[in-house]
Amino acid sequence: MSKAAKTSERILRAAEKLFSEKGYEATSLREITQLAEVNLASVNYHFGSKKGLIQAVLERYQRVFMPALSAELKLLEATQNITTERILTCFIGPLAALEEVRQGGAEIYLKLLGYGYSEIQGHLRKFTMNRFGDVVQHAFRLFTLANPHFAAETLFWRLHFALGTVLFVQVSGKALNEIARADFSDPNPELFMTQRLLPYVAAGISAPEL
Amino acid sequence: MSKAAKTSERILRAAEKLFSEKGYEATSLREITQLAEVNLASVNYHFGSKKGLIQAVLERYQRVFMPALSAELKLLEATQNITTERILTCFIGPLAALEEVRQGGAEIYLKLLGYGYSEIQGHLRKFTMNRFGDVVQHAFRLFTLANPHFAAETLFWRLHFALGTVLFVQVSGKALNEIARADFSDPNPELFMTQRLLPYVAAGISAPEL
DNA sequence: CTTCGTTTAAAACAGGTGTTTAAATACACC
DNA sequence: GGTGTATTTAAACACCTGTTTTAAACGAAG
Repeated sequence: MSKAAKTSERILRAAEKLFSEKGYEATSLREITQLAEVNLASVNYHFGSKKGLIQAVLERYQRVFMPALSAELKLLEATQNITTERILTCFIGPLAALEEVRQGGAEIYLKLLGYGYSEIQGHLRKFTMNRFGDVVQHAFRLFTLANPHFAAETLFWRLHFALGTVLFVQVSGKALNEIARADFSDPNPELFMTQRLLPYVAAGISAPEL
Repeated sequence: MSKAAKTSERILRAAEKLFSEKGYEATSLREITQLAEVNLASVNYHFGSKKGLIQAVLERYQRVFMPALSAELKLLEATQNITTERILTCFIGPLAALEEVRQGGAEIYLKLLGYGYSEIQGHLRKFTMNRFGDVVQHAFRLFTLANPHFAAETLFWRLHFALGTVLFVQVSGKALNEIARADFSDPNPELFMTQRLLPYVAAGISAPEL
């Protein structure tokens, strides 16, 4: 079963696991090919370069997540009942849908994004905006509808703060969970998202302007 | 004037600049020694290893920031008027005080912390807690006083969310500012902290529990 | 001036990186 | 079944990494 998968698929699965655990630069092609039980050169054969592999790994998740998010946003917009919390909730379903590309897919995707933002500065952002800029802008438009009294600049920064909160927590999640587990009970990932992260982020975004 | 400084000082100044710009792993000792106009081997002579250099760079800032923060916290505790916003404001002055170790010191320090949390997982946290755990615990105690109705677990997570927000924004700040500058006016760093980040973070921390 | 511990200097070390090459194999199609 | 393309393989490539070595230069004390 494990040996049955085609080479490029085995590379992708090994790569997304290691990338999400240690980041892109800290993961070598030799680690990836070793875990995938595949020859080193096959990475460059199938994906051209390490950068190409990184993009391929990310794109697999984006192509599932972004359309699903887009659908949720359109659904919400039709209800005419747009609040910050409701917009944020639109992200939950599409994240959970990533389980279909792999077990733990939501967590992996967020970590890939997190490392992407701190390591390959700008590249990931441009890559995302080029391919899914319309979805991002749609979300932004809904946020302005939910907070019509905010200056565009305020909302711009707060949404990036929110992104930062989510990505940072995900990237340093292992270390955090080790500390938390010492004092508190083990958190269910999905509940963690809706019960812990979402209230914090929603309150931050909707905080009154000075 | 530039050539006058002693070797180890020149290494530290070059290292903290490059580390804060590109992260620890992405910065090589050869880049550092080249910028410092110093021989490569002198890093290992003065600091033992690259890890030793990283710790030395960080410690220089911690030794200024942490005592200043501790003083602010004690001052606040004496007032008997403890709110989330006031605790967060305690961080502003000590951050600004880092300008005395170097111009732009506050920004450098936060970036050093940010990269530390995503790269050298856990090490930085243990290092900080070992040396300044009392200050951290003091801050945590004040936050529980300001939010007495919260479960300890809730506050634990929200404070880490807040840390994540600040560090992520700082680390990806260059890219963010480039986007922001295209649409908005240039933000003053100190005002950015107090007028933009602090309201978001304070509202997130104090958000009502579900 | 000489001596001795500290500091700098150039070079080499051992190991790891992404990538490329060229030959061997697998596989589909006529 | 043989042919030709697609894929896999092992090896080498060129470069970069942190660290160590050995010798030279420095600077203060006797």
